[in-house]
Amino acid sequence: MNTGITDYPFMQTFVSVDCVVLGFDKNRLNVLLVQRNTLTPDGKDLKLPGSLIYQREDTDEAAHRVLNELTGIKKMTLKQFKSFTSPQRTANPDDVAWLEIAYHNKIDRLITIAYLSLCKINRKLNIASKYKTVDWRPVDDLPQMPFDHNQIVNTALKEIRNWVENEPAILFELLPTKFTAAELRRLYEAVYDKRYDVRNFHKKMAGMDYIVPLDEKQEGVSHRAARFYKFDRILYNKRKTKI
Amino acid sequence: MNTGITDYPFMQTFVSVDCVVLGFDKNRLNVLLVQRNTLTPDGKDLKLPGSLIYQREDTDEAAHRVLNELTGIKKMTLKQFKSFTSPQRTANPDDVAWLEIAYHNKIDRLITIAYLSLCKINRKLNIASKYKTVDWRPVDDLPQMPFDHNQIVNTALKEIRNWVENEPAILFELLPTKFTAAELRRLYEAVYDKRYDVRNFHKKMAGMDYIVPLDEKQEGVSHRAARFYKFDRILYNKRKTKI
DNA sequence: TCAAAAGTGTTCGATATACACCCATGC
DNA sequence: GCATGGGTGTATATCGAACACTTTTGA
Repeated sequence: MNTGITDYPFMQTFVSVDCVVLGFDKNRLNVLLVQRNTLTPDGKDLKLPGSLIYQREDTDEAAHRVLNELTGIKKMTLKQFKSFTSPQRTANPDDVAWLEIAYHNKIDRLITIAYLSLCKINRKLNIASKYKTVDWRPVDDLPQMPFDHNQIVNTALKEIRNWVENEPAILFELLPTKFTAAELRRLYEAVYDKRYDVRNFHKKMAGMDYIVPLDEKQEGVSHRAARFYKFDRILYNKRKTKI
Repeated sequence: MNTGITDYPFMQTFVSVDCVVLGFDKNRLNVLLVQRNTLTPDGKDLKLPGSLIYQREDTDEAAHRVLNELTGIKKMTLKQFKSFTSPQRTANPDDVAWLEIAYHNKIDRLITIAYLSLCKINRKLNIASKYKTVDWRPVDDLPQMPFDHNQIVNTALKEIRNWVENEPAILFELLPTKFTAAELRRLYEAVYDKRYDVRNFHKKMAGMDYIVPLDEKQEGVSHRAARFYKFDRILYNKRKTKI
């Protein structure tokens, strides 16, 4: 029996998680990108937050850990959606150099399990010092990122639709506690990249008992004030068990 | 920089693929299980076909390789659907002992990327000698399997529904080239675990232009002979681009 | 002639789509 | 008073669900 990694065709690899955290800002989905704390020649070092996994954690735990370091939030909703395993993903020597500095290991093969998570875009983030900056960037205007992170984001944007189909409640993690019908509609439009008729959308909302209208309205807007709604998780869960 | 795996909390792991190959037999979905060629004390060593990944292949390639060794078929349709990463999945010492014999490596952490694939159940399989036996087993009567293979199959059975929604064509990989309406209906019933009304199902089929009725009928059956249909991929693709 | 499975239409309710005007507010 | 976005109803098409009897064939 050998314990090496070179003299047998089977190999050990490093395994990471990368998190696509989406937020919603008026019209567009945004994604949380971090800047590496280690120096690189150019400033173009925005990437998805992520980490190699620890010995005693599974990838769900690793993703929670990454998200907690990123936002300070303890239990974020998340979902594993795809693994990215091409040997080519470490084809860029700059990426490998950064990895080896960041993790003090020689790394020639790295696969990643990608996670999708959601966060209210105005939420104050409690950022661990390992990141130089953390910024929301609109998904339709992303910088070029290392590894296959651009591809990971694109896959995530398809995945969120499936997620919403199975669990519409997740959308409300992207909206303020009190939101208007227009905000919810624009969120649907951003997620599905599709326009929705205003009247039909109101009707659809009326059919969702778990979206409850409040008496409160917008203030200080230079047009007719919109009604606020809130998401009622108890009603939502009741409904789910019925179906 | 170190190259070891013990003195840093980040670790290298072994990565495998495991394949859930589904087949359909009159009424039920079945899954292809293999028997390990290495000896174990009891005969209970049926498991999902799988393999550690090679150095220069991604997991899609590894899954194709496993499937080819299993069936002799070169290009099987497959889909990555979930990774299983719990450190507990190697909690059973028997499983680890088998792994280390099979792969001549000390293995304490093993994650797997699970794939779903489909095969006509009557297809003659060209089985590589690495497997002692390869058998179809109905999914509602599976033996206890090593690692988390039972859980992987259960997850696969949920996943196939999503797959069918996005790509109905895959269902026809489970049926003979010529099939009857009842066969297709029973396949839907097996996949969705739900009964379908016969008349409504015929109407639904009539709406799928890519299912074309043939003049041929069953022969030698002791009841009214059923019409055969076939799946027309060209019509199917035309339809897809229209939507 | 019997058993066994094939085949066939209509009605109903729910859901999605298309579409145009008045309302409230701040400036 | 005007610009801005909020809010509302009806008609139509589409889709899924419920439901019962006749046909064909071999034994």
